[in-house]
Amino acid sequence: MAQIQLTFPDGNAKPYDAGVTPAQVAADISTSLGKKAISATVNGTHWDLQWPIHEDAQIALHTMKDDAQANELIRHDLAHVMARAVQEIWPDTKVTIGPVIDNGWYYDFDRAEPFTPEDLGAIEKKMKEIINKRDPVTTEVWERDRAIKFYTANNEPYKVELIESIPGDEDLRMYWHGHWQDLCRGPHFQNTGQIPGDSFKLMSIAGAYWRGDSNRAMLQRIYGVAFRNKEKLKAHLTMLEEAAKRDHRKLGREMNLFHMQEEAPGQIFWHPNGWTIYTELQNYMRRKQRADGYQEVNTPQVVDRKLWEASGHWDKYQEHMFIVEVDEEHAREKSINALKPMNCPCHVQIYNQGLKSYRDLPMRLAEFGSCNRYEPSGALHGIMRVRGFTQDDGHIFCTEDQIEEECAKFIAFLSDVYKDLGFEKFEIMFATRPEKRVGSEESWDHVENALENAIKKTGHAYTLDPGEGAFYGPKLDFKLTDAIGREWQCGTFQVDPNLPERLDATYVGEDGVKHRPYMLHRACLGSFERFVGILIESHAGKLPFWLAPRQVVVASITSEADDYVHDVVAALKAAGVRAEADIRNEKINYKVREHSVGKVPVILAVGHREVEDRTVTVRRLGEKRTSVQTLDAVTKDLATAATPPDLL
RNA sequence: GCUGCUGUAGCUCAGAGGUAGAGCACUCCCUUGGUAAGGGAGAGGUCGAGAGUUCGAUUCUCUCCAGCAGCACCA
Repeated sequence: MAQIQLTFPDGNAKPYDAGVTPAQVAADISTSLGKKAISATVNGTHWDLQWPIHEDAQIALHTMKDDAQANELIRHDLAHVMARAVQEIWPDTKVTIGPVIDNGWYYDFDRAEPFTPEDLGAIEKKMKEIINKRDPVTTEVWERDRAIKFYTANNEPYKVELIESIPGDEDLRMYWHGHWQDLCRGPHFQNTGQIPGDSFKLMSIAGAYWRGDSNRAMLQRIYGVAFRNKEKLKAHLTMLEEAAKRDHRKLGREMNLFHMQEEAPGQIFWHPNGWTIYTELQNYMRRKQRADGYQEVNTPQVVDRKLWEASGHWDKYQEHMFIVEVDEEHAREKSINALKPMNCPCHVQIYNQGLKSYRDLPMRLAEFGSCNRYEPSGALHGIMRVRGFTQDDGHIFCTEDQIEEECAKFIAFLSDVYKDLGFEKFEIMFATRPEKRVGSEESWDHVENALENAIKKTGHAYTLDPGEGAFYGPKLDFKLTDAIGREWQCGTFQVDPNLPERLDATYVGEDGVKHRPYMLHRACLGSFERFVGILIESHAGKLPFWLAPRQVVVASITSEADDYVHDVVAALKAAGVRAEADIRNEKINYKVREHSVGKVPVILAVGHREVEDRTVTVRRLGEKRTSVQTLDAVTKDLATAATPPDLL
């Protein structure tokens, strides 16, 4: 028999018979490893213990201690076990696919009756029974015809379709978990008993389109989470609870920031507290942009369809625009308008007023552009995805040579802003031409190169995101990481050769001839609405002092201090601090609790002692310790804290 | 938009074919209390909207609206 050479991670190599399996290799190394091994990595591929190795290879054996591999096997096997459990309980259910995802897995089923939350308990119970049977897991490679016949006979049309979409020359792998089988790439455990039976949980049921296509059947998806042990499962569930506590919709209500109601779905009623955050943020951005060479503009809300037809939006996005028909009594024809869903066509109108020279470029226009989009009802989510929002929008008209410098300038600007707002970490995605696009291939080659060179020159790391560009041009997307590690795509920088063409924007070059400028669409926060939501969730409502809507509450301990409370509030207000008095007939305990729940960063308590000494007792949110300061000192401190970072 | 679930007081939620309840919040009274809920009393609801079944519907059925989870979408 032919011999092959297997090389281990420590560099040692050993000869084996060709066709040896990792299970045999593990047993050869030691009896205990033979028992503990769960899978292997062979030449970089996660490898089932049963799969034979036919040629020289790098091999590493895995045990349950290897988090990544253990989780993959646990989750993947549980997907199979769950599908088996579902088919055992409801035999007429058809199976489709069930991949591993972050923290768990899902499996999509086709079944006439909807699953109910109570069913999840029954499925979980059945899964535990299956795990306890310790059924062997076996695998075979099948030819596609055999597999198609098999699934046709078993009335599993989705599997047949799946196989038909797999390239013809590939063999298909089948797996059995006991008597139950599934088409599957693997790898898997050796028997179902290896799955930890006490550290998974079925989480939810939801609809999902077959093959992600909204024109096709809606399947029922069951989600589960699974970990190596109970402690990790518990930690995950606790994390979910923590995330739920930060939900901006809940905090928005508790902190009296905003509300939404049926009459205006997807639009926000900002309360004084919420609007304070919003305007602080907007004022900050206004100062930053002005300092960075932008000229602020403002453009109409309701614009005739002619402009949207010219820009191409009418064709492409009509369904998502709010249409306004004006039917005047004496009008010859009624005019049809749309609420602007974006600002760029209007900015081109400003650019187009008067001849532009190359000397005018780059021209940077910025607008806090209030836009309306008729988002699908299912997409709406609190203040994060809404139908009425304001972008920190900006458009830079420039020559091709200027793209590089503008890109670098924008990235520097964005880093600076994110840092000020408390987000140190962000990631850059370079999104290239999508399937549905306008413009020639040459033009795309050209512009993609220009943008990639620009980003390379800045020295920032970036990730390629193929096919995710805008229909008119490539873009950079900026994802920031929040306090609990979640990523949010906020900033964007897009190169657009298309719109200047469509709306006939030109400049006169050095050569005295008209040229087409490039247009760079860019935003830093994205939308103010969404960004305020991100700030709320990232800080769990405890916003940095300068952004906190209620910065200081001055609370009386006895009503004899009421006059002094008002003096303190007046002094703070005069120093630019948002301060309010609480002289209600309540105990200090009660007031401290209420304002702590309301996330007020500083409570100043005053009683007899403070009145006498012209001092205050300072209590900061989240700290039990208090300190006594003079009124002058505390006013000075808090005035500094209230100053936005760019003005310090 | 699609699938499923939900909609009862400002908030969180209970409830039943005979037109409603709790806690917190709110108002008033007592209490002047030293850092996360002092005590008492009171007020507050067309049970998301419309239609149907019924002697009678907030409860059952249907339609619509809105919200939630996921999918699809996101210029």
